[in-house]
This record gives sequence, C-alpha cells and structure tokens, in this order.
Amino acid sequence: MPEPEPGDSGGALPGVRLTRQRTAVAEVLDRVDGFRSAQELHDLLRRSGEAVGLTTVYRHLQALVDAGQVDVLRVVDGEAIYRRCPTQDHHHHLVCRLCGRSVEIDGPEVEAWATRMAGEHGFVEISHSVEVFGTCSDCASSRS
Amino acid sequence: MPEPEPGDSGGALPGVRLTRQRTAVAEVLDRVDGFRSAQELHDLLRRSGEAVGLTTVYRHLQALVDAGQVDVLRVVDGEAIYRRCPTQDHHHHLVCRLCGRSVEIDGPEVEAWATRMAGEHGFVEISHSVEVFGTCSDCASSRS
DNA sequence: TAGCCTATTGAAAACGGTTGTCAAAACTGT
DNA sequence: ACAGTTTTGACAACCGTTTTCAATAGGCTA
Repeated sequence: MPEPEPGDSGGALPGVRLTRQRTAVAEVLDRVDGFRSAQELHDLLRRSGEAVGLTTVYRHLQALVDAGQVDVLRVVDGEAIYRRCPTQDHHHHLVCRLCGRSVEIDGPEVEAWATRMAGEHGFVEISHSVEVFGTCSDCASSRS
Repeated sequence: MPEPEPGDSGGALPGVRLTRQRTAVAEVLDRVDGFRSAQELHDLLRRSGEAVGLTTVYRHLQALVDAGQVDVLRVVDGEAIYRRCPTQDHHHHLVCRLCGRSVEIDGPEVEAWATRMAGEHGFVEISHSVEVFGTCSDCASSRS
C-alpha cells in the first residue's frame, strides 16, 4: 500500500511506478463493460497478448478497489467480480447473471429506507449492499 | 439427494432419517439469534457437547437453505453466514457486523424500485440482494 | 428381536478462489 | 549506467466449502 506524501494529493503518487502490467490491467477494465472475475480478466489479458501474472491482476484490482476506482461484487458462490464504473458516486447495479453486463442504477428511496431502518433499530456505521441480478435482454433473446 | 416418492408430498419425507446430528443442527440454529458461519455453528455444537462433523453441518445447512428454512448471506470476504428466520416470507436483514445479531426488515419501496429498474432496462428473471450491515447498539456501547 | 437395505456420517482429500512469499526483474531519479 | 526502491510472478499456503467413500446407524419387515 503506497503511502501518500502529505501535500501531494491526486496525480501520479510518489513511489508508484508505471509498469506495463499496471497499464494493462487498467486498460482491460476499460475495454470490457460489465463485471468480470479476476480470472476472466487474467484470461482476457493473456488472449490479448498482454500477459500479466494472476497474482499481479489480483494486486492491481485490490489497489483499484481500495482507491475507489473499481467496484467489486460477490456472486452467489462467493467469487468476486470487478468493474470500473463510469460514475464514482455511490450507486448500485443491475447485473446480468449470464454476460456480466451491468448498468448503474440510482435509488434515493433505497438510501433513505436503509438509513431509516438502521435508525429505528439503533444500528450505527451503516453500509448496505444492494444489487439486482437478472438476465439482460440480449441474453434472454439469444436463448434457444 | 433423496428422491421423493411420487404421491407422498409434505410431512416427514420418505427416506429421510431422524438422526442426532440433524436434530442438533436444527436446534443450534434455533438457539442462536443472528447470522453465524458454518464453522461457528460447528464450534457451538462441539462446545454444547453435541459434536457434529463439520461436513455434516455444511450438509444440513445446505439442505435447510434449499428447503427455504434458512437464510444465507455472504459477508464481504465471501464467507457464508446462516440464520433460521422467524418469517418465511421475503424480507431483508439489518445485520450487526460484530455479533451477527440481525433483525428482519421489510422494504416494499425497495421491491418496487428493483422491479421498476429491471423493467426500464429490459432485464428479466430478477433477483436482488439487499442487506444492510452496521453495528448494533449493544456492540457500539460495549466498545472502549 | 434380528436382519436387511438404505440414508447418513465424518475423516481425509480435493477443490477453487484468493493471498502470502521471496528472489528476480524493472522503474525512475541521479 | 547506477543505485535504491517498487513491482512482478511462479509457487506454495490459506481458507471456506465440497466430494469421496468406507463405516455407522435409522427404520422397516419378518
């Protein structure tokens, strides 16, 4: 975890080096739309000729998640799937179970509901996970 | 997986045997309130003198989940936590991150919102995961 | 009650995703 | 080019969960 120098905010962090692998992971995330597992991204990189070690893929994904630049979700079996989202603001997802395609969705009423529920029951330090899974129109129509 | 006899529906399934272990898992779930991992439940059983193999704990939990009698959630690191809920109807949870205590919460507006979002984007076969995590009042106050 | 048939059990091994290890390779400022 | 870090990646470890399979034990029938 690179420690940010005080007074230096944003831009290229000191002590962070620009490597082929870091760039490759960032680019593959931009190229695909939809949530992908680390191993899928690793495969995509290999296939596109920009091979990157699986360990390194995990490392960069983790770093991007920590930096808030990538969203991570857990599918039912516990696997983590990642996506670079257009918006950095708090939002939720409508995710296709089959192809991973996803759209950001916004739910002011859900935020309000979660906050109200927490308050009513004396819970503090609230976080919520609100994700909607389904089958997107493309996948639904391309089914026998 | 026991194959149900045609013509016999409900009640004690044919081919399902009442064992000490099956009873013990059911009882520990009733005894604890709050979500617990399989390994925690396994520990609780051992400590209460009703030792049950870890494999068997997993098996019965799985069966109860399949039967809709137990709810299962995934915590951030991917671990599964289980709870027998008072209500069988569709509901969500407000879960304490520290002690696992949980209250069922209801969110008609969330259901409506999820359905509306899915419709607007052409997604079908919708399911959603909506869980709220926080720190319950007991855990918050018993903190140094 | 004895015996049979099948469901169940659980120790151990397999599994799959993820993380730690550590020596080698690669950046970047000088 | 050099030095001094950071980064890389093959490999092993980890951890929760599932599978395997021989041993055990319900529960029915005679």
